[in-house]
Amino acid sequence: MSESISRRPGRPLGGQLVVDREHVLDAAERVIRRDGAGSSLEAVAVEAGVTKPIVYDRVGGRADLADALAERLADRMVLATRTALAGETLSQTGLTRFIEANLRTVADHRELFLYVTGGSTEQTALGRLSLAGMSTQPLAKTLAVWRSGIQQDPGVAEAWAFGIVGMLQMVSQWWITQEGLSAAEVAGQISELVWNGLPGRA
Amino acid sequence: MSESISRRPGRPLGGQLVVDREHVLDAAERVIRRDGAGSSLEAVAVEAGVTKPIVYDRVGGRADLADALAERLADRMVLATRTALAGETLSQTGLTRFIEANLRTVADHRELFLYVTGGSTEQTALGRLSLAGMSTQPLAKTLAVWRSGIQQDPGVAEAWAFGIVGMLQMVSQWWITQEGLSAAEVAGQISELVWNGLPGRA
DNA sequence: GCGAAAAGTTACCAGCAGTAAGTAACGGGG
DNA sequence: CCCCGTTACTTACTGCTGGTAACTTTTCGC
Repeated sequence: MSESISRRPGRPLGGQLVVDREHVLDAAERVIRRDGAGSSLEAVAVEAGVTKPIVYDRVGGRADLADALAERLADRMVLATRTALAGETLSQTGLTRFIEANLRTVADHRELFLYVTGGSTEQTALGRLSLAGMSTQPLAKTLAVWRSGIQQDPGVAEAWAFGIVGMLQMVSQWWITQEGLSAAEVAGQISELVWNGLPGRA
Repeated sequence: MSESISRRPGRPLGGQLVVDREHVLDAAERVIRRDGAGSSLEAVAVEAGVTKPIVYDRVGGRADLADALAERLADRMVLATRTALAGETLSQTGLTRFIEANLRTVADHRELFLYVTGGSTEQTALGRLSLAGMSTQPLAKTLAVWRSGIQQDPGVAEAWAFGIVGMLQMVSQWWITQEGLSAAEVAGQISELVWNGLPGRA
């Protein structure tokens, strides 16, 4: 994993980059998985087998790193969702599977999730919206299309998408700290709320 | 505001504490309002007219400060909600007012909101749950009672409370970055989702 | 061959969280 | 009435982190 070499300064032999952006991001994920959400850029650089300025060249500063990792995580979530839904039309059971898939993905990437959602400074606080945005964008589109299909106002799609993503993030954060509460159970409860609303169906 | 005095070391004359916990928290809020969510403990100490160790003695470290401010903000939100609802029974219009009151409170304390929701390190990432918890606890109780009253399962209350709080936090964060989108409008849209569910009422 | 550009590392700075050590006023016992 | 332990501050420090400037070595075009 971490071949802790001390390279000589100067351009490396062979004229190739020693690591590319993806390698740095992979290293960052390993470090975060191992050391938790408080990992430093220095640790990431060491894990990647390079030095800090390389990290800055490849991915940018801390906020950029969080953004890039957020994008990866969002991609994985969207993917997990797609395979869980398999393109069927939206229904309450489908919604439940969607939520459960999200919960399981978060559990699989616990520390990474905390890293990207728990931003660090003022910049990332709003930058977290970019993570949300990556998740909300496809969701908003799906919602708009679907609402149109059932003769309902599609103008609510964007706000709803942010709302649902926020709900999922908070529920995930709460759930991963709870012992003995199954993902399926929580998914069912949240699905019930989102599908039927507060008063429930009569 | 900030009487930048340089006090002598040693116990102050008069045998009284120079500032108490509430004064420090007030100073923290002023600094955050002025300098943004990235404010340092040092700046808080200066604004309070004391030095860092005093801040540590009165409120603790950075995570504790965030927690304390979160508690204050949560209190203000609950208060705004109560005055907006005035004890009436839950309805969709009441829910709308609840959401709008939340949005307005967030807008009034924009930087403070970003400070407490945008935690700083690994500790506060989970510590943010404590803010959520302060908001969710009363909400969960209300929901449980209300659901029981309308012959529906109250066991969903806790998960729903976290979900709704998360939804509100994310929508707030999104909304305060949007120009030309009224609080009432967004509140109506979110209320529609939470009350009637994704498919809407037939 | 040779000099400019490319691709690294080293070495540094500034700022911040957190803490240890020093200092002055209070207050109770002899 | 004075002295000494306790209290309540400040000063001064450490350790770490994000970010950057300066230096070093290889490559590559002419």
